[in-house]
Amino acid sequence: MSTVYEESGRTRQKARTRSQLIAATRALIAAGTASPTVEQAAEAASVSRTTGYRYFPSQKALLIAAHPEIQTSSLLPDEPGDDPVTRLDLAIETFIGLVLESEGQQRTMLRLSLESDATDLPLRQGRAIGWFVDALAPLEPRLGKANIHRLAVAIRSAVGIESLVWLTDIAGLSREVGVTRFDGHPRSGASASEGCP
Amino acid sequence: MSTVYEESGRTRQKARTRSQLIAATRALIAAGTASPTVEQAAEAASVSRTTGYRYFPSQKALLIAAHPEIQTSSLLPDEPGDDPVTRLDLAIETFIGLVLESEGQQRTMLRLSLESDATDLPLRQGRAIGWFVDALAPLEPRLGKANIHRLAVAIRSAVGIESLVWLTDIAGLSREVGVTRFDGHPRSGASASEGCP
DNA sequence: TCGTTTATGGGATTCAAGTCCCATAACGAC
DNA sequence: GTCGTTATGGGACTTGAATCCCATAAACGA
Repeated sequence: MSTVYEESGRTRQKARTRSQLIAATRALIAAGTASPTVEQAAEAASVSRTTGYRYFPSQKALLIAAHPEIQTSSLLPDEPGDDPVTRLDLAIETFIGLVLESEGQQRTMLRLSLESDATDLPLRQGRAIGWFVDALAPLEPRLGKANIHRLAVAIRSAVGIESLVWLTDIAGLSREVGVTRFDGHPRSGASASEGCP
Repeated sequence: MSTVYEESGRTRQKARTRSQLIAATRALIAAGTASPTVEQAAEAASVSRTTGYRYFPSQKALLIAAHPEIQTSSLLPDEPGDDPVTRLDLAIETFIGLVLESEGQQRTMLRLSLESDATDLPLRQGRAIGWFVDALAPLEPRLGKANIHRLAVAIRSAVGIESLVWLTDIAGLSREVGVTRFDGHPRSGASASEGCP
């Protein structure tokens, strides 16, 4: 039972096998398997276990490779306006949406980052900070670059996967609560800080 | 090489072996072994591997049992006063101290809670919420019980191990930054919310 | 003291994750 | 087509976690 290749060429073959493995891994994750084995991914991709390990030397490497890349350079729409509150609202709402969309994978990456071995993990580099800095740009004349950055860090710290894990697993909040709080409802506590000055 | 028992009795024997295993596990963790094996704990406790597994059916169970219990019912000193800002300051500072003290174990528990088969984990029950509710008690006439609770949840979400992991590992902040921000420095952003009204 | 209970010890075994080695079939250059 | 290269496949092997079974020695009740 050999796979049918629509293109030939040896270098392409490698790329194809690799992407088949990644696609299979993502499919398994989407189907509910939190951390697919290299063997499971290989079987789902119709390649041998050995080949699976040839491309990804460990389960961890496979999961990292299967982690969805988000390369948006900004979370804002084309015409975000100059009001920092509106801009931040949009950015936070979009960001939370992204996190919730891939919650399973986010959890997996968080777990992997806690395991190790720490020296690896090319992912998890804090792209979100840049997005929030971008959203807060109109405030830069008033707050200065350093404060904007600190504020962005604080916001990301409040709305990322780490907080989501605690708020849902321990505090028992539903995922909807987190979203609606940033949705026109007048800020009263949790998000705070840009309403103060 | 048999251990010398200062007390006899069979039921006590079991309790003693169990606590020896837990003590050994904690010692190993304190000595730098992030996740001691049942076998390692057994050897350190001078009991056989089999006995180790008799008391803790898995490494996970051992680590959960070794997790330090914090049974303080309040994070406030004896005379906390009535000023909610002061009370909250004290509570947060103390809480952060607790988290930093046992950061390694906190990380381990967080990782275990992400590993699932989710159905276990008797720990991680959100005692901190009660502590912060306690600290905020003077505000109850003004805010009401439900809002106090929501505020406590938000605060815990901001200063717990999950946020610490991100702030240090990803954002690259030092652990001191988190402490000093709650230390007399006038709140400017990150903590917010009780300064607003 | 004797027999039973019970906590412990030791070793064989399973199971999953990874590694290694060798065989083979597809590809590409000639 | 032939031959060397290369991606793949299959299976044996290692290691760590965990289970099972049986033996033993100490504790207990009589």
